[in-house]
Amino acid sequence: MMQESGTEATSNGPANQNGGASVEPMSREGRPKSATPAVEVTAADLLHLQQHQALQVARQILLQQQQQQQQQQQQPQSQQLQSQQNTGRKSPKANNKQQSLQVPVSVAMMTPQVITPQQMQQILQQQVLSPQQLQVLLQQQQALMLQQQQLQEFYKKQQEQLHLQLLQQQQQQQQQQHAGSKQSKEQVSAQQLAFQQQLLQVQQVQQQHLLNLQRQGLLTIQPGQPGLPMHSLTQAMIPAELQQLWKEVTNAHVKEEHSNGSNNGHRGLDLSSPAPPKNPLLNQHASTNGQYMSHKRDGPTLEEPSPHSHPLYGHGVCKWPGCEAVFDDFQSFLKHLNNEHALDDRSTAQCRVQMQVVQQLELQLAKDKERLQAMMTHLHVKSTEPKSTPQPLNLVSNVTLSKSAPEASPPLSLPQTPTTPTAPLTPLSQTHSVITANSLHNVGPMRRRYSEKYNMPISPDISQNKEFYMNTDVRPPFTYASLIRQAILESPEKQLTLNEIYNWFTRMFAYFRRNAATWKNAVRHNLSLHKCFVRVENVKGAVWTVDEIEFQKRRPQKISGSPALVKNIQTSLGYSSTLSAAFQASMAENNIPLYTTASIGSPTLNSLANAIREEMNGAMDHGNSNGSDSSPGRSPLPAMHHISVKEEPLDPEDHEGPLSLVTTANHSPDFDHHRDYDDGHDDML
DNA sequence: AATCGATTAAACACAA
DNA sequence: GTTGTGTTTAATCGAT
Repeated sequence: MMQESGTEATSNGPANQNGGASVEPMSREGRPKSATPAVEVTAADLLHLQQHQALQVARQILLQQQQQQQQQQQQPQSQQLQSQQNTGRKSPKANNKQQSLQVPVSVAMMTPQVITPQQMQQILQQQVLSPQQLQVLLQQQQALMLQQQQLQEFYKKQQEQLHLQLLQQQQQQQQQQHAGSKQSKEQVSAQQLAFQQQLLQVQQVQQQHLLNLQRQGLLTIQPGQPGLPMHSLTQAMIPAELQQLWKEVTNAHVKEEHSNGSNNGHRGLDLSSPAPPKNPLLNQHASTNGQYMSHKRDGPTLEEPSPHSHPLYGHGVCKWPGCEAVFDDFQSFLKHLNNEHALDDRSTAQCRVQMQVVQQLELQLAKDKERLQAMMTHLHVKSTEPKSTPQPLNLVSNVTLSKSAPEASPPLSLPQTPTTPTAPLTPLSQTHSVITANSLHNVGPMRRRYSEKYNMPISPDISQNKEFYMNTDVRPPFTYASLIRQAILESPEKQLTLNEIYNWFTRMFAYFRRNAATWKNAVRHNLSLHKCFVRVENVKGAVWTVDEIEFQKRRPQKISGSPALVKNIQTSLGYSSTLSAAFQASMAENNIPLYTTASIGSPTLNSLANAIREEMNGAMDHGNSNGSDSSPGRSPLPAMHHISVKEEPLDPEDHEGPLSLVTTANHSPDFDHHRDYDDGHDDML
């Protein structure tokens, strides 16, 4: 009688309430009989991945904005950059994986809350960025990184030259003084003037570069470089400020070496006085959102580095601005840090520069955040005719799928609306479900998944956001039927046992690692209820298959939306092949092992692509011919002993003749996507 | 307002 | 007796 509640007591209870200890309450029940082992993902991994993903999306969005700026301004300043970007655009596929892999993890550590996962979810659901856009953005980012590296090298050389000249001058002066030759002050000042002019020249060159980049809007974020050398950091600074700071740094240098005998170099510049925080808001960000935030969770700060991690040490390189000394072990780095970067004028000055840089970056970040908010608001409003009342950014529950090209809207000067209660700032709860579904996604049941609503295939979305759903505790916007079908179609044999379906759910969606009793019941319910799921008694037991025709029959709704939506759906068809690659790349990027189990394995990607076409085909086909009287699949499946037929009288209008369920049960999707594939295409046009 | 589909909950049967 | 599987019914909600 209370069987369900019994399972609920065992599985559901601890899963929800035990916040800290066990990471996978679901794995226990997900595994026992499964031939496909569940994924072993620790809570830390999940947290990290969530952050990483969020930041990636945020960065891509920001880069997109920059790209738009750049396109608007059309300033072909840097030929290198242009050519690199062009080549990047030409071959998006080739570089994609490499691109993704190049995004260092440390990027995610720079600004852990650039964008909240809620926003990311919104973005993903609205599909503001198409895969192509993402690819382009990634390539652009790489081009930027290359250029910045070159600039850094260039600046570094220049700085070295300057320092050399400085030293030479000082030596000359000292020698002259020691020799007792009394030079007139004019001569000295003339020398200094010449030097200053030289300095200014160098600075001007640098500033030109910086200005060019700034005009192109390419200098906001520098994600690819965890330890930003000073020069690259100063790129984001206002020329006047930069000049001033540069002078300070170089003067400090001069003074330090000039007055080496008088003091110990511990004059101790007041770090706080010269650069008071101009914006308290930004300063708050600096304290919570700064570059070293990544270590907040881990505990160690700048003063207390953990045994093997230090904000200034990464990949064996000292990340002190402008240093980049290489060390084999952490101890030698510490020695170096204490010796070379001790408390002296130069270090303090560099620190000040760093402060300015951080402030500048945060300012830029705030601007871009604002822009992002405006964009999202704009897109949201646009989906339902431009209204005068700016709607809250609660895009979550509104899956309107307006995939129109995101265009930079004029800044609406949104007050940093906290779209969500700052959920994942410090995901301290060690459970995998950092973000509860209620706090993040659709509250309540997943009614009207858009896969049903718009006849949208779930496959593209799944493949696009696969890793997201895998690691983020958000409810996937698909119906149970769609998900079950997807699970079955992904299997090599196009058939799964109930338990395997369970496992697929828990494996692919973090959301289904909770409340097992609920959704499992729903799965069973759907399997039994829908005609499209056919139970086949196999040797081992019963397996479930998908009757494609029935599945498509049960979606009579036609895409009645805007032509743009239809168009987008069609264009998304073209992505099906590239999606797999992109997905693979992103999986590799996040170190998520591709499942090589019996049920999923390498066919996953192919079957995904197939399923994409297939579902597209179904949707398109159905929208027009209502009949699915196109030839049903015929390729037989391996021996099935018994097929239980659901007691549903065939609709006389659907199929002329007794289209036996056996044939539909044997229907092979592999064959399916070949049939009338073009029909759907043409029909929708 | 009626209808339909999706979701959730629950009861029940059956087999291992 | 417990557990998993499968079926069925009912209530609710959202969309059409």
